[in-house]
Amino acid sequence: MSRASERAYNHIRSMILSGELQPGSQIREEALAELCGVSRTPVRDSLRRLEAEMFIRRNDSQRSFVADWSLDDLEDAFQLRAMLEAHAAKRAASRITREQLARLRMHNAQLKQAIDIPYPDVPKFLDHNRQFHAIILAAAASERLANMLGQVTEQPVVLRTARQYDLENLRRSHHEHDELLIAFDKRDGEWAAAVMTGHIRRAFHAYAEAHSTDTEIRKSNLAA
Amino acid sequence: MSRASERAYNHIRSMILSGELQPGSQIREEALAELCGVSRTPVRDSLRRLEAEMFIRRNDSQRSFVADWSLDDLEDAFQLRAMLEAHAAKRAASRITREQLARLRMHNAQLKQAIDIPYPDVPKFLDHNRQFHAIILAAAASERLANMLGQVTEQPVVLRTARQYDLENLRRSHHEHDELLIAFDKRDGEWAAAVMTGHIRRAFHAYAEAHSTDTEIRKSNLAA
DNA sequence: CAGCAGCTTATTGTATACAAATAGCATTCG
DNA sequence: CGAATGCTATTTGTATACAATAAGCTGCTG
Repeated sequence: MSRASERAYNHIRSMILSGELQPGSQIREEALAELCGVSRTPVRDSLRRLEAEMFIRRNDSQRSFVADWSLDDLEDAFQLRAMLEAHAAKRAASRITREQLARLRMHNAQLKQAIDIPYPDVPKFLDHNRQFHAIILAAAASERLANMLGQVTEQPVVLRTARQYDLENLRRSHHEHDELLIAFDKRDGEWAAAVMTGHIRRAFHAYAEAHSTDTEIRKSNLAA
Repeated sequence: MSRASERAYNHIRSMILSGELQPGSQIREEALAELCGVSRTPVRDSLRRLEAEMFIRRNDSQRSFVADWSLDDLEDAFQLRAMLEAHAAKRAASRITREQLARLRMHNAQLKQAIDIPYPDVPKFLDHNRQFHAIILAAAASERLANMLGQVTEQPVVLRTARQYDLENLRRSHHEHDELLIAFDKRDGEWAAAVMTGHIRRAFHAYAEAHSTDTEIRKSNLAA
């Protein structure tokens, strides 16, 4: 994507994710254009993309609003994600190369290291985690699948504060990745898919818990 | 979508589907704008949408080309579609209303009627078939799922001539729909999902067969 | 006071001019 | 002769002006 367009996209997206643009609130193209320092043209491009990604909704007369997710919507997204990632894992099991397996092992070791220290480095954990999943998706070798997963993976980041769950959950992730590695090693697609399903569903429940905490925090902030 | 924009989108899409724009060929915004009788602005919108739907690909320097699907790509799309439709059927089984069930029955009766006559009305069959699946999707009550399915259902229409398969396949569809109706009636999501998976996979094989026939026809036309 | 008509304003859609980037070609230099 | 370089033409990106549409008033009328 080109410079101005990409800037607008990232800017708007991060404003939505950070809560700077409140869920449900209307957003006007011109206002965003000013905020991003570009003209309406690239802003419109971005809005179209964000609409496709369901970050933004439009009413019947084409006015745009920041999407407003209920916990049910989030569960729905996670359910789809679990299904798609399980499918990816299954495909990956029969296609993954030795080199990709080695990289998976490396990232899983690194993400364990990131939290197995006195002052856990959660962003580092998340980065290796992201790359771990990206390798599996690449090994699945389906562009369509990758596109679809793109639509549901970054969705629930709407809460930045609590997104890192707790250390216990991160450790569980590491172990689940380990099991995934064995399933891949045995080329057992069914096993890999099953482990992945559990992995994502556990993440959902951890997330839902963090969500309710976060919501309470925000409420008390508003009350104060 | 607004008038010019929608016109451009439909026009370009139908040109791709009809083969008027050849797979792999480059398409220029200005040329399309002239063809559609609108300016580049709505054409660009349309191209972005079609790119998201994978009808169009862009190279690293943002030039657009008509997507060029291999049979493997099509199978990939059908595989995803089977998974998503099965998921929809499963969800629908526990949510579908009596009224929706009645409408399903009606459409399935109608599509049978459309082909159980001396001169089968295939377009009518396809229309009731489309509505049948649309009702299930609505009963599944997941906007995300609906969006995703939208991305894979209209894909393989690239061949217009042979798309109606043969009557034997259409009859099989009717019977599979019937089985689906019983599964829904029993609220058996697993059963519904299984039937749906088979339904879509059979459609793929019917399609693949039609595809090879179509390809041969086209080749012989070129040769002549 | 409810509801509607017509005006005003806010917002998005479209066209177009211009800027930026890139590809293709020709020319030059090793 | 081949590769690299610079020029030109083509194509896409961005800004902006103007058109179309819809929302929100305001004041009228039953």
